[in-house]
Amino acid sequence: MEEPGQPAYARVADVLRHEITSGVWPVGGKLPSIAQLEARFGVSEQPVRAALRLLLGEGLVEGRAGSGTFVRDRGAVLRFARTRRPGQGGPLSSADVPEGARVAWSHSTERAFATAALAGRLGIDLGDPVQQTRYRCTVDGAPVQLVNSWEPLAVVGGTGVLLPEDGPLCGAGVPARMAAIGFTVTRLVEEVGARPASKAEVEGLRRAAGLVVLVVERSHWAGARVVETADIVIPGDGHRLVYELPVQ
Amino acid sequence: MEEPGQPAYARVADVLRHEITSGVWPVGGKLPSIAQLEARFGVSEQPVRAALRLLLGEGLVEGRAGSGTFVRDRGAVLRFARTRRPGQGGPLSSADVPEGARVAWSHSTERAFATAALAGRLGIDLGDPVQQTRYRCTVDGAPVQLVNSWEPLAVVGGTGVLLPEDGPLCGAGVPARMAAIGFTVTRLVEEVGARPASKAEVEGLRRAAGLVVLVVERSHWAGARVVETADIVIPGDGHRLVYELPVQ
DNA sequence: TCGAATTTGTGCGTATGTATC
DNA sequence: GGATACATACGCACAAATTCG
Repeated sequence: MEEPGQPAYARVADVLRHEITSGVWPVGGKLPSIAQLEARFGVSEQPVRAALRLLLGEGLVEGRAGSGTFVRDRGAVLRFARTRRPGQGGPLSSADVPEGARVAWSHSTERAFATAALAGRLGIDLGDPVQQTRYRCTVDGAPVQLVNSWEPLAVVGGTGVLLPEDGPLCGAGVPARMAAIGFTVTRLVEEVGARPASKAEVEGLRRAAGLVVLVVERSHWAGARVVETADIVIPGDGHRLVYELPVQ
Repeated sequence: MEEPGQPAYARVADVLRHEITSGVWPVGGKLPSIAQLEARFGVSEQPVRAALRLLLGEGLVEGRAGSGTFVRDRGAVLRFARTRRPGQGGPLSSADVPEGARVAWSHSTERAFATAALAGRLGIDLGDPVQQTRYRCTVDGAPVQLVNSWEPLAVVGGTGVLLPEDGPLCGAGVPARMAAIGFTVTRLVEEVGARPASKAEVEGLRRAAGLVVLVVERSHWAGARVVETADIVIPGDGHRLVYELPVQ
């Protein structure tokens, strides 16, 4: 069948992958247990686990302790529009969600002090005070986005917009809030990277270990000064960032 | 020292991570061998491996078979500018590379037929012929970008721009080539996702297994028609996509 | 309500083979 | 050949979640 040079776990994964994509195991259906797969393929536990780990990483299946391994719905892709057309969408509801889905945001703000990396991004000194706001976005109860936003206290301290989600400008977005205290946002840069999720991120997104995340480092500039920067963490599987770019 | 509740591999990883970030093992330096680490921490091979796998995933170290585990240069981040300011940069040299670095592109074009996914993206029928061009970008010999570009034969067939990298418009970019055959590109959309690299991608990028990649699905539209779409694959560690966005 | 069985997840000791230096 | 890292595989133990009698 397959090349004999292939390791056992790869053979098992190939067969299962083919069966999943060809519909032998329907979406939401339960795969045979590890013990059953051992018997079927005539291998021990480890190769079966390794094969399932592969499929797990590919987002094809999802393991539930005590229950089984299930075929995931991989048709559903959640798109986040990162560029906004004029007059469309609120500042925080950038999700392109299905009709009727419940989008919810929670947040908390606290005082913190700049680490070396953060100081570099904000153009301030190590240890300088910053206002840190954490956001969490859920769609139908499932967390889809973690945001960590920082603003130098030297910018927002003592103003009416110290708390981003409090007061008259709550939810109005960074440019509007900055405009209210005399800073005109002239530049918005997003740097996108990808990496394995940290333990905290896996928990925050209520996902399984081994998750890959997209990380957006967003910075709002007012002239030569960075007035806000944020880390936006989004699960890599089933999620996309959409950038609508100008054509020249 | 650490909490006793922590697993052995986490303790080993914590110690090594701290030693690396605090400079005990300099960038480019070699970590002790697995056998030495076993002896030092009093654990067996697997926990040491698990710890190194963690650091590997974090991009802190890099294993070379038969040689050792080395501390990576994590200061070097390669940024790809995905938005172009007027009059800057060629169509394919989007890398923000250090002075003097050698940027090289290789490519090959062939005839192919649309899969279901590709047909959906191009708005054509399953099995319709397409012109497929593969690109590979290297910086100082290290592969940093794999591109797979598809154009419907119904668009480019029989024209002078059938081969993107041949003829007078080679390297001129999609909008220019399309303009030459009467299509005005009106829309450029990039969808960014992240996932574990496939075997082929790991090989193409000459990297180790377990690599995480950024995937950009780019589409050029001419009116309501997609005239080109491409998958751009970039290693997730040490690489960033930079989007300069309009402020409204 | 309770407890046993099942199932996945995690951790770890061991062993073998291969490629590289 | 020896040391090394790496990939694969086996066996085992326990934890956590779920299912079911």
